[in-house]
Amino acid sequence: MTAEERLVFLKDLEGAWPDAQTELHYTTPFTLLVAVVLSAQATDASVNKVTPALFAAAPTPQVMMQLSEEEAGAYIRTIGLWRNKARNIVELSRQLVERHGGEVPDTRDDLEALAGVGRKTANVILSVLFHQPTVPVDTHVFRLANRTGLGRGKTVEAVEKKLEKVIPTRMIRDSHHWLILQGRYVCKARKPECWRCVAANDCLYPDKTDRPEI
DNA sequence: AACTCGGGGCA
DNA sequence: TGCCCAGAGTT
Repeated sequence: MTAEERLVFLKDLEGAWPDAQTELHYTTPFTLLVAVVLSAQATDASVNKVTPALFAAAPTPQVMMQLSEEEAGAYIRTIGLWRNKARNIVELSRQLVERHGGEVPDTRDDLEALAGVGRKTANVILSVLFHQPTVPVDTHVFRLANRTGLGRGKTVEAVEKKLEKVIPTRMIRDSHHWLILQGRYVCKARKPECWRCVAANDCLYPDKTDRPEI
């Protein structure tokens, strides 16, 4: 694909997934960080169900760090891994206050040193909050990038670097949901719906599927 | 690299 | 019902 075609590819993704489009709800850098931490291995919809009450009770790290793990856990019992996440968001809040004056740090090292924050979450924050050209690569984006050839690589880091070169810098910030939703709902792990994919012509995936007969 | 956490979504 | 996660941490 040429750079121009890639641009069209990314823009076309916007209409390529079904109604299931969701987005994490947040109002501040801190609540975004917590929401992303909670979203690991969970859907945005399930996270959005618990964050209003959680953020109403603890809108800042200064307040959230004072919650016990049990108190924090009571807000998020409906999402998976909630025990780990309750511990992480309380600890993460304390770390923000102690290390960064209650602010969300803007470097990869500082972010990944926080409880519950790994590479993917750090990339979300760096990109969305600080406009750095990083691409969060989850399992869906990893699969999509390797199948289509948009960014092939054996490791997440390798795929990341490829995508960062391939995607125009000014579009990276908005490309996250497109890539993830495209991977989740079109370029699915099983039974991909290749007839809906705007990259099907360039795709290297050997078992491309056709639209089923109605 | 393999294992664990876990309620939800989906077949 | 069983399988697989919009990952991160530990071994």
